[in-house]
Amino acid sequence: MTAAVPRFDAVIHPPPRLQICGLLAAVDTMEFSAVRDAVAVSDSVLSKHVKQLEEAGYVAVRKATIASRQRTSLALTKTGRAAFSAHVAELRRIVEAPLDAPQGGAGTGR
Amino acid sequence: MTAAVPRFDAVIHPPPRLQICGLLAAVDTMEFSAVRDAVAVSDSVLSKHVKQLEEAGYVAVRKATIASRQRTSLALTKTGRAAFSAHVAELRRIVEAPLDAPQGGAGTGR
DNA sequence: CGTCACTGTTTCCAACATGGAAAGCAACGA
DNA sequence: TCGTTGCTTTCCATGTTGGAAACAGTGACG
Repeated sequence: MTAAVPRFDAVIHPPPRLQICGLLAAVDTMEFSAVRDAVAVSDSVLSKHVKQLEEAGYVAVRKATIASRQRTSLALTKTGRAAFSAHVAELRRIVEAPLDAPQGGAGTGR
Repeated sequence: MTAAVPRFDAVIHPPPRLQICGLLAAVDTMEFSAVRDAVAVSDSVLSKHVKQLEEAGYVAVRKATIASRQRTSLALTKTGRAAFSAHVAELRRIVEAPLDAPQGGAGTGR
């Protein structure tokens, strides 16, 4: 179950990115603007953090022009979920307390 | 009562300090060298981090010359424990998985 | 066709955090 | 007095961050 190998991940740890991952871990996809609002950062800052997560292979950025609108949705990749789980597992070890952790694969059912 | 109000703490969050607090939270006091070894950092680095925690009022540094040896013990202050608990609570919040969380077992001090 | 609005993206930049190495210090034993 | 133990502080080079603003892609409009 919570068998993710504890592993600290510097790409995920920084506050903004930890929040982004936390949000995405709870859903399949979320829109850029929704994440920006939830994390409370500027467009540029979110864009930069997302870029880092994307380059790490943790987040998938999907751009779609729907209804005459540009929409960018973000989602954790399988690798991203695994890394997030591993990081959370490591945080739990560090604080030696049960941090609720979303389960890789499980969260979205697939 | 592990009922801390979730509150992100930038002083605690950085990896080295999160580890230091995690270690200290589990005990009454720990020696400087033991912490240094556990966190795997150099003397100077640990000293600097401890200093920050100390200035934040989270860690108490007690120096004692016992048995002809200088020994510095570290301990979380009451404030430090509260801040740590609050931070951990916030991490839980960030990481929580609405769709998959088993149950808030953590809530009950256990 | 030119311009506007909406959405991110990239650049510029200044402030800060961090770690390693090494010099400093205080206390104590030889 | 010198050497050792055990942190502290300084020096320094690097990496990260966020805000502001310029920029770019896409469709809407007159």
